[in-house]
Amino acid sequence: MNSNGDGPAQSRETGTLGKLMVLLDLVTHADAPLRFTDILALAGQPRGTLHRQLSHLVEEGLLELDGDGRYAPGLRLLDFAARSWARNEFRLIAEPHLADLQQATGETVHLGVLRGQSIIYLDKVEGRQPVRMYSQIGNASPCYCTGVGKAALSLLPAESLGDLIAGLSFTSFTASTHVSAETLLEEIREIADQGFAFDREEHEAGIRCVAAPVWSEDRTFIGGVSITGPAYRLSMELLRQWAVPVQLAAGRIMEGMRVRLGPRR
Amino acid sequence: MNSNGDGPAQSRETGTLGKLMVLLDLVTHADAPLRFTDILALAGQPRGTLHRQLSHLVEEGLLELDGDGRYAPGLRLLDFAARSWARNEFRLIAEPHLADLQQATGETVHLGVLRGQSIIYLDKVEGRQPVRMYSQIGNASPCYCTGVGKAALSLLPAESLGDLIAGLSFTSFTASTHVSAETLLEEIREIADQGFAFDREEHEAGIRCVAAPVWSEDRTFIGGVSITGPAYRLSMELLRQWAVPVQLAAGRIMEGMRVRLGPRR
DNA sequence: AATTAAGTTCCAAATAATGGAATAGCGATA
DNA sequence: TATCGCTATTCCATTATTTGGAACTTAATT
Repeated sequence: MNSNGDGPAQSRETGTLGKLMVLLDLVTHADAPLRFTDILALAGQPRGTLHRQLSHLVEEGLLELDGDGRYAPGLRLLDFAARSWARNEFRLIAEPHLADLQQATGETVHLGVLRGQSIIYLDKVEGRQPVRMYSQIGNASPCYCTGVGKAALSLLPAESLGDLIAGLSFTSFTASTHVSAETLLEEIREIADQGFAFDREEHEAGIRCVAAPVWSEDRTFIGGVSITGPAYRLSMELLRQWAVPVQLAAGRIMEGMRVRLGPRR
Repeated sequence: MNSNGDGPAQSRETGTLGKLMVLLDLVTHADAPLRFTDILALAGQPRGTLHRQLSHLVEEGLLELDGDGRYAPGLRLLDFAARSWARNEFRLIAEPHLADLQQATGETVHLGVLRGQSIIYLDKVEGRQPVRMYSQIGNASPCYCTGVGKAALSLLPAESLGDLIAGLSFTSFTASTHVSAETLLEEIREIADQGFAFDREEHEAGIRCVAAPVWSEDRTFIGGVSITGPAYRLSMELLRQWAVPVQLAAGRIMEGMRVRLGPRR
């Protein structure tokens, strides 16, 4: 009963680990540090069991327990993530092309990949203000209401796509958010035809984007590149024009992957 | 040979979880994705056991297995970290004071906290180029050769300090790196007296810094703020002058924590 | 002081992890 | 194409860990 819209995508209940990950999810998704009793209610586990599980997570640095008995995400997670990010080949190869795209348009550029039902943003290049770390990078967003997400979906074979969409539970973030599998599927087909996707203020009011699909040779990374900005500055006409440079950038990233990894595969 | 001095700090072998975390550590610390056999050699576990453990980690998105059978850190780690970072109160409170310090000096400012034997960088404010995400944030560095690290150590009570230092294994990163508990302990005492610490190119040749200790009321966060830069630009005299603004910034951060959290504790 | 709530510890029973061995997959070589 | 050698995967009786109800401690409240 702890499912909440875009929550944990997979969870085949991997024995002990799976149960612990559910707890980590609970704590990291909470708006504020949780007390033991709060988690007890959310997790629906016996007190003794829950207590030991939390203790183990704290001992490993995945959670932290402050002086008031409140559990917060542990900083060891940062270390893991920093390594994960620093060495990610897909991101490393995409980096210069994202920068070029940002230069060409002056707007914010994102790189994201599909993981389960979510898009995880791997990189972001912003124009004006110095980038606010982790502001977007690492964030998981729904696939059905983001440009990158829909671009990624358009790459899936019919069957996987059907399965994935069947498993979605739609949250209406704005008036334009898709709330039915039918209309979403219809747009995905259109995107597959034309080779790029729009986000027409579907995730956040006043924010539009145009995205193109990107994937790695071995399909480990299925995602997209996007240009994002405020609706008042980015007319739909302008976005339509930008579809071309976004697709070109996507193409260059894929070419980069082929050169870097292709020969050996 | 991928052990680099500041490896896994704790690990009380928390049953099943502990063993899995050792594997996660192995993979995230590796310079390149590892194949099954590589991990087999490093982990020293029976094949069957290792295989199932890795499968569980992959199922949970903590590791990823590419088409060539190579294991890399999983992107789910990014999502966890992004949440962990975004809501960290210590960082949120410190943020404006770090920015002020950067403005005042024009050099790079760091905020780090002690976790086990490592300093984990929570934030970074850089002057020139737009911040390269995760570049430093989240990174774990040794406590005995960084300004923030030594500042943090100077806050520990004698006994804990002794225990921690006794458990260190020193890696000589540069000619100036402390390589003995004695000289380190001596400098820590000096730092405790004067209230600030230098890094005299001890971690990276050509890089100096001055740091001041910061801690939260409940001692959950013990760390420091620092100004870092190239030795040719930052003379020791200049660093000595900057000790004052760094200590002031540290004081303001602690005051911020007191205001925000103090009343209720 | 009495009462309620919050957190911690205990231990027999249930469950999951272990690890040795057999099996399957895949390139390279003959 | 058959065979070898290496790598990865599956299987299952044994072993170790987790489970969860209950008792216990501690802190807050009336």
